[in-house]
Amino acid sequence: MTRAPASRALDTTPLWLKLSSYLVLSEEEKMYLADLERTIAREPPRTDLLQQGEKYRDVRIIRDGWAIRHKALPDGRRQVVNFVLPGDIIGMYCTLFESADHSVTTLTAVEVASFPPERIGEMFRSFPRLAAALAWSGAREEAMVAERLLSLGRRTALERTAHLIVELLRRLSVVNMATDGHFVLPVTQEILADALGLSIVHINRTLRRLRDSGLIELNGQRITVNDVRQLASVGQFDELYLHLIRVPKRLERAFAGPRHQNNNKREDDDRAKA
Amino acid sequence: MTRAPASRALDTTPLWLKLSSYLVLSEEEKMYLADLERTIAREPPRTDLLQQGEKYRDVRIIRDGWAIRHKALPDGRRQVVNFVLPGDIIGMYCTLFESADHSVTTLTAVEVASFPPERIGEMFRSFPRLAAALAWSGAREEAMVAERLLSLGRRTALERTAHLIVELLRRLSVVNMATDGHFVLPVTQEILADALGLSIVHINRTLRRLRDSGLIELNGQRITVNDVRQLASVGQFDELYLHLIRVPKRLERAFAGPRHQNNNKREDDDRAKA
DNA sequence: CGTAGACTTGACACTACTCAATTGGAGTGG
DNA sequence: CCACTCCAATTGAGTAGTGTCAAGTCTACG
Repeated sequence: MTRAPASRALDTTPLWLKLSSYLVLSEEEKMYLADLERTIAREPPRTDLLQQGEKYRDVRIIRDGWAIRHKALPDGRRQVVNFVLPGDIIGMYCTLFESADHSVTTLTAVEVASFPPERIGEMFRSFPRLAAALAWSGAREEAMVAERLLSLGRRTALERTAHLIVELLRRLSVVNMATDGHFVLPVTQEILADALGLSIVHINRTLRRLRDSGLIELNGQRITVNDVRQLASVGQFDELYLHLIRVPKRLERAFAGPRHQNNNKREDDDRAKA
Repeated sequence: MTRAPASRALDTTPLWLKLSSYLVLSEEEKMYLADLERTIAREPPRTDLLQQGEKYRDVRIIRDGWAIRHKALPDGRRQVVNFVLPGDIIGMYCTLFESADHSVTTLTAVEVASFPPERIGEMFRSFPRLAAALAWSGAREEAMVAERLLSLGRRTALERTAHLIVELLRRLSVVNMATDGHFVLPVTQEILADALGLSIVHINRTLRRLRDSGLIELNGQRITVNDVRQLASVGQFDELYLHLIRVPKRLERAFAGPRHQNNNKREDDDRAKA
């Protein structure tokens, strides 16, 4: 493993921001993370970062831009499983699975870091708290998919749409990409339709209803949520599933057991900022 | 950690069967697993093993019986996220999350083992291959939820239903609970409806169509799939997402790095039975 | 033999889909 | 600077697929 130079002026990356909302990372952990994100590439919009059925390659971290994780049926019908935002990880399970059961495609130009899967095992051994934070991020991803399943199964078109907008707002806030109620939504209505299990026409009409009722405003790709509480209420949004609460004490007991290969001062109180 | 006595006659549990379909476990790993499943309880049907919003308790392993993992909206609408079958684990993320975003309720009488979450960290340190197999099982769970999302978003009622039946058949086969094309489906139509995002009436009509077309037979809770290939074709079922392929070589490199606290002969060829 | 829960079926309503036409911008080439 | 093109967004009209309501029917079981 190569350590990044101990420069103090490490930028805060979206991943660091996200993980920091969960637990307070030490300087050493932060540096290890920065090292993971060392190999950076840029990709244009509409690029496949991963393709359904293909073998997994490296693990990737989105540092900037949007992508979608989606699955397709043989006949072309498509479902967007989730939106991939800065700070999100692609192909975390590449160590466990042979080939991918979904595709990941960029919506905008993106900046992605990549590292070989072997480093995940290394991290579990050397920086268990960091590994736990990454596991939290992965588990949260599953929770989001389950919540979207609830949307498609039991929420109406209007509720689903409202719910998704609030979810994106919350997620973007964590990585400083939403201020007040507005953010950039670099997404066509076709993609929204594929995310919400609706037709393009119907998503269009649903957005119109939300606009007409004054809950949101749309100007090009900029969306403004005028009344988050009311929108959340329309979508029956309960942020429990985002698990934004700080790390439970339990975690320390489970992951920070007998030390090995690891000498960072780790007794910082994780709940200091809670 | 307490080791189970080294009796050779350890029963094969469903979890062991499931994990063995992924990698060949050593005798020591098998014994550790048996020890995890040492504390056993029985619960009657319609018991909540976990409740949405409640704090997580111990980790649990289903050894016998069926349960459902489900989420509810404030107004009572409900979505079944997945079926919990023997060999499945409940509350794996209890170390990472404070409270549960879903409920787990038994459908039949069940036999569950439980162990404190601390042991997961212990396992990562002492039996990394076993931990990896558990991670595989968890990642697979997410893949199933994503596939169901595709169903609810883009498959018709008939396709969804066919898909679910084939999925259950495949999953049950792994733990020896399905022979030829038939198995016990201890599930009311209401629950099927909640799993597939349909109304009870419509699920009933859809099952009728499947029966009338001769693809399946239903006798009480016994379901017989007459033509798996054709049913899979109706449901556009592609088992890629179940990741039933044996462990990739990559895994060894990542998880079986520098040894510590672990001296079991691990050089068994994982792909021996492949 | 009576009751309760699950299953079935018919009739009808409604959500969301399809088809089709139109509008609106952003880019491109003359 | 103005057609022209392309793609996304809109809107209308008609329909298909599902949901709702309501009335049975079946089966298990006390």
